[in-house]
Amino acid sequence: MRLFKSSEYAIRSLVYMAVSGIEVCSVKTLSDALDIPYKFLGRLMSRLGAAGIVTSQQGKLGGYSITRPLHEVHLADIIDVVEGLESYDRCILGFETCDDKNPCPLHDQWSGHKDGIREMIDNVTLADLARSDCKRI
Amino acid sequence: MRLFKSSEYAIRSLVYMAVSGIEVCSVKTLSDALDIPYKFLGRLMSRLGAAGIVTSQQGKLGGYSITRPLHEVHLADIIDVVEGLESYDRCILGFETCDDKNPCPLHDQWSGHKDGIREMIDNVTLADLARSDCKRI
DNA sequence: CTATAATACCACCCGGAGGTAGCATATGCG
DNA sequence: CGCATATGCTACCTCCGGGTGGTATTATAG
Ligand code: SF4
Ligand code: SF4
Repeated sequence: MRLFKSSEYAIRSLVYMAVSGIEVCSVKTLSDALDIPYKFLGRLMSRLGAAGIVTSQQGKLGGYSITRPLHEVHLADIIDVVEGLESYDRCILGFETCDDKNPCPLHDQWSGHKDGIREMIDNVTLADLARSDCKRI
Repeated sequence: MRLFKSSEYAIRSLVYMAVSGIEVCSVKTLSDALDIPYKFLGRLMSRLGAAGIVTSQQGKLGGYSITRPLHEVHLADIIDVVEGLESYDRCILGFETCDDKNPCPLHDQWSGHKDGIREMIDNVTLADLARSDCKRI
């Protein structure tokens, strides 16, 4: 019932970049501000760059910047890059094939929550998170 | 967003014992019927026995039986024994200390789902699952 | 040219989940 | 009794997420 640490790091980093207003943000800055291991975050941001979520700029004063407008970056986009969306499509008892006619014993109680969570990560964007003006990132 | 394999195994085994009507069910029977590794399930059932969920009987014709009435065995009881409930109390971004006055950026969108899931595993019992009369276990 | 910062490798380490093998122990039944 | 069945327990294995360290390359601002 939790995101991978990598997904947490990715979301927190992107929210920080969004609310801090820093256009080009170095990994060092993010690592210090959010207390995330530098090398680990470096690899993670590189992957986000390869996926097109962020754009990298090398050299002095270089760093990462968010490619698209904030309201176009959905949570599902980030999670998909970092850990994949399999666990959000698959279900609580882990059956591979799953049809409503032959459900698992938990279907009635679970499928509502599953759909709600999936809808949440599909719809919530970085703009929503940045708007929530909480100090804790 | 998924149970541990061990929790899946435990829930499926208990549901099988509930719907099959077998009073004393051997690990071999469960392992064959549900396609769960024999030795692995043996250890798991042993843990459920130590926790009081099931009662064991050794020797020929031995096996496990569910200790309490079905409507008194909640999903949360099983999950607590197998994988613990930490991930259902903690939250999506993994912050240790968490108060409503200083929430994380996802609080508004997430806490509803979290509470709903927690309520589900607290309230749903084996009796509910056995009643759902689905063939797939 | 120099300092800074990303990029690309590498080789490890740790802990936990999932799974396997072997042996000891208890017990019903012929 | 003696054997087959079934639990109980310890040790070991693999895989993966998370994390550290190093080294070298490329790009860029000043
Ligand atoms: S809860 Fe429903 S959708 Fe999920 S695995 Fe079970 S039957 Fe399929
Ligand atoms: S979503 Fe709410 S309850 Fe969960 S960690 Fe964030 S602030 Fe805490």
